[in-house]
Amino acid sequence: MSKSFKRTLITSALPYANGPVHIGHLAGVYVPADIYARYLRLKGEEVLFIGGSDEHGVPIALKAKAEGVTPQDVVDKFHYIIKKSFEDFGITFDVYSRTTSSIHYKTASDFFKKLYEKGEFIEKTSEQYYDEEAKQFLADRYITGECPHCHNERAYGDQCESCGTSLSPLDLIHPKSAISGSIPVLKETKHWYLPLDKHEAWLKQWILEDHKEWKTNVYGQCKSWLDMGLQPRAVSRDLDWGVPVPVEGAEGKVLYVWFDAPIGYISNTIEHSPDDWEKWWKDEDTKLVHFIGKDNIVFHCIVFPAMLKAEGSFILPENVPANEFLNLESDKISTSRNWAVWLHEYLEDFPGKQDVLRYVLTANAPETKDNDFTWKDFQARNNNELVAVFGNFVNRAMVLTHKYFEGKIPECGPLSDYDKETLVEFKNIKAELENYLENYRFREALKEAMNMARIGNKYLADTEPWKLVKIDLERTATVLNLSMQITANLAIVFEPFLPFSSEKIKHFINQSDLSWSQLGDTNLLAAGHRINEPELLFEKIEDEVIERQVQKLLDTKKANQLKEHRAAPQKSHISYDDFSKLDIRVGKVLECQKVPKADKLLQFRIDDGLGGRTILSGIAEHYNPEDLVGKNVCFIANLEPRKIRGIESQGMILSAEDADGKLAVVQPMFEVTPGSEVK
RNA sequence: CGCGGAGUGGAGCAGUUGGUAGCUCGUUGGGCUCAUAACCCAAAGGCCACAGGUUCGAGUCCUGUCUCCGCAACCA
Repeated sequence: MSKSFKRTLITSALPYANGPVHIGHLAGVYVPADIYARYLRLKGEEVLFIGGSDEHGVPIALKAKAEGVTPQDVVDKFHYIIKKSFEDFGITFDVYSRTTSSIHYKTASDFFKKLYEKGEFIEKTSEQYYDEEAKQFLADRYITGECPHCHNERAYGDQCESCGTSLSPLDLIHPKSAISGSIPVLKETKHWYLPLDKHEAWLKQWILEDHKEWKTNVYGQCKSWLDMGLQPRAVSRDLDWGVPVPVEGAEGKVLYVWFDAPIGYISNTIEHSPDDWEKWWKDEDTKLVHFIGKDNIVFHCIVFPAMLKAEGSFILPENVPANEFLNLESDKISTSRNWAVWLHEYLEDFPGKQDVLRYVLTANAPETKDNDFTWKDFQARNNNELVAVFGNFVNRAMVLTHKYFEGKIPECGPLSDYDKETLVEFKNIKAELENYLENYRFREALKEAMNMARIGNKYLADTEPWKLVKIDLERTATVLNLSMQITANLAIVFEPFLPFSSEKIKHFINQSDLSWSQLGDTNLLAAGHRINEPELLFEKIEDEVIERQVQKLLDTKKANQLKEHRAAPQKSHISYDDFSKLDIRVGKVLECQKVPKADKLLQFRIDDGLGGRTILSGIAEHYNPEDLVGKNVCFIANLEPRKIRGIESQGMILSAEDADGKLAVVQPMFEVTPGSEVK
């Protein structure tokens, strides 16, 4: 598969415009894609890097409805937020457009028409549930009802989450629309399908035989689909938000979002270069690479290639380096649960620290399995790696050069054996680094780049110019000359990964014209060249800053718990006689203290109008004992007395348990006489 | 038995076609003092999830079991 190409077309998954983008998007798709694009450009290759918002589909239509705005309003809002986040983080798209652009409507429509006219689709009429109140057909997921197997009443049209069986909407007992709550009716509807089964043979050859080098997660998932046998997939939907199906008799139907979205890559290419876009998509010398997350593997490896092949004139992707998912503090990132680090919020809290996040997300990228982002790790990587290794070396080299040579690059004299060894090591790293980058192993590549900074630190420690300067100025000059050459090399090597820091170094060394081919050179800065005053490349992040972020997440978690809490199902009925057996009374708290050596227990002395009694209650974690003295409480008077921790408890104080487990003692609305009965 | 991925020193990860188990961080000890108490050196720490099997030899191949994550359902 080591074909040589003339140019590279890089696409990155189109983010869905129903929310802002978060660290998961960045880690999984956009940072790796950007590293790759920057690397190739730095090498002087012809590259086009495509991005854009995916703005159609049912969830956006529903979100608009829920908020009482138009779908266009929803996507307008998020498209610009997303676009700005990418710009802020230095993601160098050549074009970032959207699937609501007129060019996209035309491109997607023409693409469908071409396949339609070539007879690449099959038409099928089927019965689907229709919500007469909301006036729309219902996707499987938007129908709920009773599961025919376990009779769970909250099963979905595709699966029952209680017993795990997959269902079809028609299986549900008492189906209900999740949108309006009304009872849906069956209605006939016609749709177009892409017969993937017809494409199975060549797909098998193309993926399983010709692309064994694809990542194991990608290859494995494709293999499993191909082994199971492909089924025709609908390419249209009954919906009023999307690209209209461009054939007669298709009123009220739009292209299914998965069909329309990948065509967005093509539309955006056309938008960028209307005159010569075809060379990017129809020339065998173009290398097409899709950067995506693992949820998109099947679409990009099987469905989209089938579409391109059916059209006939397009090339197929050379590789699809899909990443796994990034978790946040051990929990799955979720837009709807607000469990995420949003890029626009990160920049408010950490202005100017784009590179720190780019670094952490690359160093811990979910390349082979799901990984976890934690704020503690973020802090450690910043303080122990970026600050201590990279930033520190650059600062040392700069400071020493200013101190001993007035900020001018000193003359390089004859090289010692140790100098030469160091430079050889440097060159070796370059080769490895390139190998990693070409094979989409950005985590390893970044590690090699950091090793270059480590070599610098070691070089200074071993040559000790601060001692040398007192005895041999000429040798000191050589050492610092090389140290500054290494610094210049770091500006090159980090450009794909940490572009903002690379820019800063270029400013420090007063040299902006550096390309990848110069990496490894030791004459990037001429003797006598004047350098600028250095600033710190990275600064330490203190514990308080990290604690604040963690607290923010804890607050979110709590808010979610409260929101997601559902009342427990009602217990079975009891008779009035059963109820009347309970003797519930109001008492006044006379004394209250913690029970020694028990975390949860409080000991109460209650005025019950009958001479008083002692009750123990497990609410010490929720109250200060003194705050309860003098309060009215409700208690069960005739509960069998029981010894707890050697003290007899004569009843039970009633508390309500909140969604987060917090206990609130039940009180009458106004002060009543001790001993009053509760009925 | 739906499908895919993963389980390696305290933490996060590498381990290419089977041949003495590596990296970063952390820990401990030492050195240095130009540098954001940063840097450099050294050491400790692993029955490579578990159980079988193939082999002269297995983290690496085969079989089975357990656990975690994801997909199948909007979602990187």
